[in-house]
Amino acid sequence: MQQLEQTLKTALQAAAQAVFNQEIPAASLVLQPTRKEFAGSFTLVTFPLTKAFGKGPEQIGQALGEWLKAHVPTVSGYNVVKGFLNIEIADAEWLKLFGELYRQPAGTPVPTGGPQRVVVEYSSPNTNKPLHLGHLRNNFLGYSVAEILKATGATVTKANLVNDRGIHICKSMIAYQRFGHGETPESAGIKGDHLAGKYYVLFEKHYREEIKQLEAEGVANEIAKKQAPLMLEAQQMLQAWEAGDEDVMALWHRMNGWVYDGFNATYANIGVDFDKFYYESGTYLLGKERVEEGLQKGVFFKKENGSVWVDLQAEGLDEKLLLRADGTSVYITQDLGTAELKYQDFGYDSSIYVIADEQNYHMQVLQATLKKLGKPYAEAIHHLSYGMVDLPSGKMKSREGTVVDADELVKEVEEAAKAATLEKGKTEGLGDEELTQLYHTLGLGALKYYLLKVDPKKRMLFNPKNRCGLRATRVRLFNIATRVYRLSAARLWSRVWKKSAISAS
RNA sequence: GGUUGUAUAGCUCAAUUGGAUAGAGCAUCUGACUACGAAUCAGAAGGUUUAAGGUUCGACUCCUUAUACGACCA
Repeated sequence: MQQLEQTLKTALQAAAQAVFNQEIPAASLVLQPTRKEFAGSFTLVTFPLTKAFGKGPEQIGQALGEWLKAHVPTVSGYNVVKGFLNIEIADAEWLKLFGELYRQPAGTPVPTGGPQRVVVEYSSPNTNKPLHLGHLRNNFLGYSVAEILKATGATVTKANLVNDRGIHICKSMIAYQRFGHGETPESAGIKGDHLAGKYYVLFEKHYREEIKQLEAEGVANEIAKKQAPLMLEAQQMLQAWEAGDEDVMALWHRMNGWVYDGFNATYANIGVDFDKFYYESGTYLLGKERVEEGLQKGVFFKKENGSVWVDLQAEGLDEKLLLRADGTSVYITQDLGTAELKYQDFGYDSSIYVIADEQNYHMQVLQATLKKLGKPYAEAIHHLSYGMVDLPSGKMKSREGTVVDADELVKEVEEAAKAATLEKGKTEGLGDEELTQLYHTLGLGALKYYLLKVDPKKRMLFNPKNRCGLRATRVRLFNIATRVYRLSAARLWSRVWKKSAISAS
C-alpha cells in the first residue's frame, strides 16, 4: 500500500514536470483515500497547486490525470471532481499487491517510521486495594498502544510500576494487625487484593470514628486528623518500614504477596500482560541519587530547612519540592529514579506513561526536571494522558466506596453475555467449557470496546443503567461475534470434514 | 493566580489530523411480523460544530478573545 502510494507520488511529480514544467513540493503532495461515492482509490487535492501552476484546480487535475493514464501502467483511469483528482489503480497492480500480502506471514510488522525501542508503562496499581474501572481503562489503553506499536515493528516493553510503599500501604497493614485475626486469602475465601482492600476500608472507617470521638472531646478537626491513634500508628509503621524493621517487612511482604496474586489473576482474566515490573520501593533510593546529582550540577537548590527544590519558573511552571526537609522522598523523587532505571534497562527512544490526566502537571514537572538534569531521555518521555471514568453519581472515590470493582464488572459482563446467549438459544453443539469461554470473550470484548471507543483524553461516563452504553455495545458485539464465531475457520473446517466424511462413507 | 484539558444531533460518541454533502449507535417518528433468527429489517427526521473575530482556495480541526465545566500546582 505504501509502495503504491510512493509510486503514485513519484509519478505525479514526473507528470507535473512533463505537463507544466513545475516541481510539486512534497508538502502539497498529500494523497488521501478516495471517497466511496467516487471511482478511484487515491485522491490528490489539486487546490494547493493552483498558485504555483497558474491554472484552475480542475484543469490541473485533468492534465495530470491524462498524463498518468497515458504514461503510468499502475494508473488505469481517473476522474476530476472540482479540485479533486481521483486516481484509479489497474487491476494487475492490485493483484500484485494482494499476492505480496498473501505471501507474508500473518502479523508481519508494518513500519511507520515511528519509535523503535519503546517502554509503555501502564496499570501501575497501588497495593492497598483491588483494581477498579479506572484501572481497566488504563490497562486496555496501555496494552492496546503497546500491541499497536509492536505491529509497527517496534521493540516494546510493557512495564508496570507498582506503588508498593507509602502511608496508604501502612494503613492496610495497621488495620490488618488490629482487626485481621491472622486471616489469609485462603481462610477468608477472598482474593488477596480484595482482602488488602477490605482492611484499607476498615482503617478509614475506624479512623473516621476516632476523629469523631476526638472532636466530641473538643479537639479541632485538623488536629484530630493528625492525632488519631490509628494515624499515628500508621506513620510509626512507615518509619519502621523505612528503617527496615523485621516484623514490619515480614508483614509487608506477606500482604503484598497476596495482593500480587490477586492482581495477576485479574490481569490474566482481562488479557493484559507485562514484561517488566518495577516497584517504587526499589526506585525511590535511586531517585534520591538523582536529587543529589542535581544539587551537584547546581540545577536544584536547597532551602534553609534543608528541603531540596527545582525552580521551573522559566518553563512556565513553579518551584517544585523534590526532597523533604527530613530527607524523605516525595512522589516525584521516585519517578526520577524509575525513569533513569528504565533507560538503563531498555535504552528507549520513546517512553510512554499511561497515567490519568489528573497527573498532567506532575508529568510536565517530571519532564522539565529531567531536562534540567540534562538527561538524554527526557525528550523521549510521552504522557499518554486519559480522562477519568465518571459514574452518574460523579467521581469514583475509593474511600467512599463508590468504585466499580474490576473483577466484579468483568463477572457482570460475562453474566450479561450469558443471559443474552441463552435467551437466543443458539448454544447447540457447544460444551460447557466452550460456552464459558464464549461468554468471557463476548463480555470482555464489549467492555474493551466500550472503554476504548472514546478519545482517551476525554473524561467518560460509565452508566450501567443506560441501554445505549454497555448493554447496546454488548448486544451489538454479541451479534457480530456469534456470526464470526459460527463462521470461524475451525467450525467451517469441522463442518466440511464431517460432510466429506459422511459422503465418503 | 499559574499550568492544562474539554465543549459537535435529545443522549453517548465519530470525523482519515486543514479537504468533497460533519457521520454512527441509542432515543424519536413512519412502514414491515399470527414464534419463518423482530434483542430484527427498510426508511425518515434530527446540526449556525459554545460565542465573536482572524489566518486561506477551503476551518469541527490552526491562531486570538470571551463563556461554561473539569483536573492539577501553590
